[in-house]
Amino acid sequence: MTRPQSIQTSVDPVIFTVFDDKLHILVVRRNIEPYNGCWSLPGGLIDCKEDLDIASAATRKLKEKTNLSGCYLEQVATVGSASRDPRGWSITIVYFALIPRPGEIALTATHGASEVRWEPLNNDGIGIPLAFDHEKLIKMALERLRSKVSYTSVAAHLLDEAFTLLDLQNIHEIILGRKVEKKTLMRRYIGSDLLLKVPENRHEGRMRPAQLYQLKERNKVHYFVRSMEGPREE
Amino acid sequence: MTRPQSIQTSVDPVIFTVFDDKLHILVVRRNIEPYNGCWSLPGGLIDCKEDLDIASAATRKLKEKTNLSGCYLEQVATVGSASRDPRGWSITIVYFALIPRPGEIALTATHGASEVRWEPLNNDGIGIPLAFDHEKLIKMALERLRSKVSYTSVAAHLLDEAFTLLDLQNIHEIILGRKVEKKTLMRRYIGSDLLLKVPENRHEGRMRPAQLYQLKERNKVHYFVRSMEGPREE
DNA sequence: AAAATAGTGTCTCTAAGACAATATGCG
DNA sequence: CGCATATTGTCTTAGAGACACTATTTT
Repeated sequence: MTRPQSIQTSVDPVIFTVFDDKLHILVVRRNIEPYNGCWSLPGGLIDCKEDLDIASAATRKLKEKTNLSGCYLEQVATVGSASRDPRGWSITIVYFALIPRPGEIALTATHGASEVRWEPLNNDGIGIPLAFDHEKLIKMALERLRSKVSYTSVAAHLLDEAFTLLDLQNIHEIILGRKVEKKTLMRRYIGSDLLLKVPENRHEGRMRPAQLYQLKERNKVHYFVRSMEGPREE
Repeated sequence: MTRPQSIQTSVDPVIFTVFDDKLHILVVRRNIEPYNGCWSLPGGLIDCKEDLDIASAATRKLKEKTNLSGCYLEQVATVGSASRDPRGWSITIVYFALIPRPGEIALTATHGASEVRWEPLNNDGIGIPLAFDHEKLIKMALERLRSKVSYTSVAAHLLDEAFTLLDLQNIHEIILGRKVEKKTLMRRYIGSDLLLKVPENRHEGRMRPAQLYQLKERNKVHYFVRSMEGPREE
């Protein structure tokens, strides 16, 4: 009753980005026990001195590896049990983050993590073994991302500030793993008045350049009333 | 770095039920510091010896006050900061639970809580002041409940095992705070094949008795593809 | 003008909102 | 039978899927 608890409490950000037509997440290689040498999520303990609240702990972890701040961050779920860490009762609060332009980001290794890299995801999650229950945590984050992408405008946060509707379509198709009608995205984004035309265009190749847009409110996520349902069954 | 964390970790179940045509939640009166004498959620610290995981901590709290088990329980979010508890860094994992037939439940006070009662909710949340940030936690749970009710079959978990479509309609209207078309519920529940007819009927008054139904799968929540949007704007 | 992608038109389909019409069980 | 509620019918509407058609820019 009055004896002190001993629950280790950490945050685990699942940091998503898209390049090479694939969804990737950030993983780090542990160089401490337990699971020394294993790949894992770039999480870590909440620091009662540093962190004012849970979100700032997640933001701090994100910043340590990517030096980014201000990107989209959403709490997914909290997992905790006596058995998920061999050292005893532990809790982790899982977040997901969306990062645009990964090419321009310098990843930095920190204490406890000797290497940092982007690992591609396949349909079911990650393809390499991970420490702790991190594979499960990634599946939870991926499921949340997919579901949210199908009924909100959140996917736009994976794109550069200015983007075309084709970019938007590609991102949706990569995350959902299926064809998405460009007309649907047009209706959703333009119809809900989410986008602002950007005057300049991109000139690539010999074809008609697409209109560049940016989100009117970079910090809001719009909820559409329906979920995209995908191709009709025959 | 290696100094032990001292984060108090608790679960706070927001236990919803409906009676007298109003949504209610369970509150307890604290008889320990801090906030001695204040009403609060029926939460408490995770017990590393008792609880195998977070969900079982929430289940235990629920059982302590209501002696119920097996009712619908869903994790809402986790809130934690240096400032939400005057004693220092603390985290709470918020759950919501749905309880049918509150009339038949004997509430039991436990250590740390001298009184237990159902408190009605109004549109914006609870009408009495509560300890800590519990008012905020309730708003989060209420928002989640409302949103979930409008695109899933979760509201049925607030009803007795056998219920009529009118019961279902009433529950929806109470939670959402607006009229809901009975035809919509008919289409959703019957059309998605969620219900089983119960042979006996209820005979109340001198009118045609309504068909009694029960959920085919008591432990599943069905996700409808659209959200109920409410009355059309003119 | 041709190439090649951008953007629009429009038909169908599903499920919700609205509400009228019909069915049913009981006194 | 008639009352009061239950259940069904069905019209309208919004928005997605499908896909053809038109528009635009550059070479």
